[in-house]
Amino acid sequence: MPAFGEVNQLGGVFVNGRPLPNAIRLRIVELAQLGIRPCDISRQLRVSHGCVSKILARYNETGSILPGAIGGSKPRVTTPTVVKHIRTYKQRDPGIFAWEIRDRLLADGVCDKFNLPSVSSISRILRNKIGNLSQQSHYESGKPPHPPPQPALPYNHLYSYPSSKVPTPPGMAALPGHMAMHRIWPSSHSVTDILGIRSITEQQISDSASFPCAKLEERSAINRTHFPAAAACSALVNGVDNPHLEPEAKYAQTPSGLPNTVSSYVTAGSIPPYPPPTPVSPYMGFSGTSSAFVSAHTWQAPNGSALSPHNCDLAPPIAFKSMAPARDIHPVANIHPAANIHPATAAAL
DNA sequence: CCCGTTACGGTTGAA
DNA sequence: ACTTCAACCGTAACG
Repeated sequence: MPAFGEVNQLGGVFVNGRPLPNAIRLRIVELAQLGIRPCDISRQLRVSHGCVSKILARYNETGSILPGAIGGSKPRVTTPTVVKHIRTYKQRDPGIFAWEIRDRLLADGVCDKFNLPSVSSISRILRNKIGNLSQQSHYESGKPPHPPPQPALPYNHLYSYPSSKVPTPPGMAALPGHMAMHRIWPSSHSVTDILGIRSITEQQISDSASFPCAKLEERSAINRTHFPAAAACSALVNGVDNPHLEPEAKYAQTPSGLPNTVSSYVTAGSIPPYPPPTPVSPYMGFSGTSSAFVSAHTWQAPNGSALSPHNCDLAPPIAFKSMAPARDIHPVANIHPAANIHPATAAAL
């Protein structure tokens, strides 16, 4: 129970193990795009430079300011579809070896090398789930409420990382571009989650706290790379202050409460090294602008009005390294080849 | 001084 | 209901 956060060396408040509030993440990106050096951003927002570095790097890479998906488990490779195939193989050839099944799964395109179960997994499946073929009418005793979406998809379709720590798995290039960029993780998201048709009532989350987005992390990560480059800016902004919303829904948000200017906040040249800290509660002690921004949370109905790029301060992700003033902005499409608009997003637009 | 990287102690959530 | 485990977090420190 994080309760009240800690104070870092710069006087900033943080909660160990938890992501920085989106308002601050956004501010970091905003300031960087104004040409402020990361070291100054770090001092001004009182966020460790490592964190600033990481957030900016991630933004450049994914186009999102949002933190990654925390918790949960990797998608299981032994999806119902895979189990079903294994059962079929076993039925056709009761003497088949696990390694032969494995080869067949690969050969038949049921799995690819990323989601191919190990021999021991197959053995376990044979033992635990298929043991008595004649009695087995259901391949899984405890079927999940929602079967995993398209379980036969290659593993990396389901589990491609945004993180720089995990490079794009090999073989990705061979995949269809529009698929390869889809990031549907955590897998545990139900089909309805992924399709963005979760009921609105579920989006009515009690919005307490200055502390952002109890449920955001995993949500935020979804479809991160999904976004049409042109909408990336709006997308990330819209996601920011409506942390509890489904990605698709929140991306449809009107960017209300957005700081249309950071100029009042940014005093690039004349920043006092360490403004007086006011560590009241975690993240409330940041700048007035910021906390107002954080606590605003005046998010609107998920079917909010259309996005307006003009409400967005942020340029698409660009290379901060080479960023002088925000002049030579690459079309993000180059950075994010998957410029397909997610159906839900498109609908929202 | 700046900044990329990483060990560390932490939280989270599916299995 | 509880535990495990692997994901992610930001900070601090190193280079």
